[in-house]
Amino acid sequence: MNKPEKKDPDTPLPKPSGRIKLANALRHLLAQKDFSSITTAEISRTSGVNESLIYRYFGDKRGLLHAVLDEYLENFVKQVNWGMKGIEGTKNKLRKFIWSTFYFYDQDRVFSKILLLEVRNYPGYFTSETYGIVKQYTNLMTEILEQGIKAGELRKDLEARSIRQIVLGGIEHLVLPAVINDGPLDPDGLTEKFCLLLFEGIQAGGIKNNG
Amino acid sequence: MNKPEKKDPDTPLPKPSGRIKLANALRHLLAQKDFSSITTAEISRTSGVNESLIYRYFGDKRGLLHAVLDEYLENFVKQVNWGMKGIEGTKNKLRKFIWSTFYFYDQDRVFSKILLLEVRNYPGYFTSETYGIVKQYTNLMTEILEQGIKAGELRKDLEARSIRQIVLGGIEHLVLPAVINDGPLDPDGLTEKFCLLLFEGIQAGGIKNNG
DNA sequence: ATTGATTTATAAGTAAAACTTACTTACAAA
DNA sequence: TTTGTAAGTAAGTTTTACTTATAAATCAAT
Repeated sequence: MNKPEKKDPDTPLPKPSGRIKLANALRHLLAQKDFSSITTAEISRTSGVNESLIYRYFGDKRGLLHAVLDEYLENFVKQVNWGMKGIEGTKNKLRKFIWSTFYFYDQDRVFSKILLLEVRNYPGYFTSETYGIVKQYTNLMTEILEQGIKAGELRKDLEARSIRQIVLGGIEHLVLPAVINDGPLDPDGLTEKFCLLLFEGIQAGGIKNNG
Repeated sequence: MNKPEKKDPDTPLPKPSGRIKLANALRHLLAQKDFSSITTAEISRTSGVNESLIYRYFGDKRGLLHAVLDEYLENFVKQVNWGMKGIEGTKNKLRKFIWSTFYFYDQDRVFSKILLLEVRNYPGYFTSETYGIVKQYTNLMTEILEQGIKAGELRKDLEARSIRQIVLGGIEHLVLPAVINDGPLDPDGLTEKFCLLLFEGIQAGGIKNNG
């Protein structure tokens, strides 16, 4: 007689199968509608996993969102980190960093939308694991800037932190319309323009008051 | 005999009393907790107005929020508009505009928080009346920039729209930490730094490659 | 193998909160 | 007086995130 096998030996079946199914279901649903209009019942139905497991595995609905987001972000940070290696010169490093950010926003619109619209408003985000990962990312830039200032490549009358905030916010805002209407996005062109402004300013004919 | 007058000429008689009480109640509550944790029952209790009138007057809970926000924003836009009058020179105008924005974020933390965190994420914001008012505001800057480019005061290889997005996003991000933790904010200092970056760029020693 | 503990799963239920509905009152115009 | 409209009320309904009680499977150690 056939012993009824619960596990198929071909598929390695990742440990808590339900956990992964839930994450995949949410990812799938986020491509169609925004987080707040996705119900836990829907996630359960789509994943084929019981609703209450969302709470066992992720604490709450938002915990699931963050788990999904964290995985993606961690990957991205690693990639950018790697991509920075071997680049010399503050401006070149900054350009690469900025390009990577534009590229990220262009690549995965679902995650971009979440990060730009869906995450910041909830109380507790700024102490969350997710924000921790984002900080890893932004610290990358802070370091570049601090080195640049110390090395004399960047002006000394602006702190790294301020520049970083302006750059990150500027990129976000530049990208926002396209992300919202799923419009096209051109990382190369955007990087070029952004760096022009960042490095040289908007003043015509260069700096006059150099004292 | 006295002809019964509908309108008392002394007190302009706030037309639908309930409407105003509801708006005031929400304003009051927003000073204590964030929008999503304020319940319609609470708004009703605080205002002394029946819960269902929220829906009659404002469509839904979010409609009430937007009504409150719109009133404040309209006022602010008028104020900035007025403050811009009589200023000559693109850089001076930009500086004033930027200062006004920092000042706004510093002045009323309740509204700043709403605008930065509570409004963007909801679907339909970008077609809302509220966004219309915000656009009035941002258009102000677009005009300044376009004039500056045409007049040769600003470089011609950057479009006004891109610069505007970068500036607005940069300001938001610069201000965000203080708004979230109710920390101090220094509009004068921030304006100075921001304009330094915006006008001259972050490069040390001015522009080298001027060709 | 048997036990016992831990993990995974399920079904049914709860509570809270946004939103509705059906009805009443006030009051001005026709 | 009638009629129409806006303001107000009380009592629902529905949806949805989250719980609980309980069962089945898995695994470790005897």
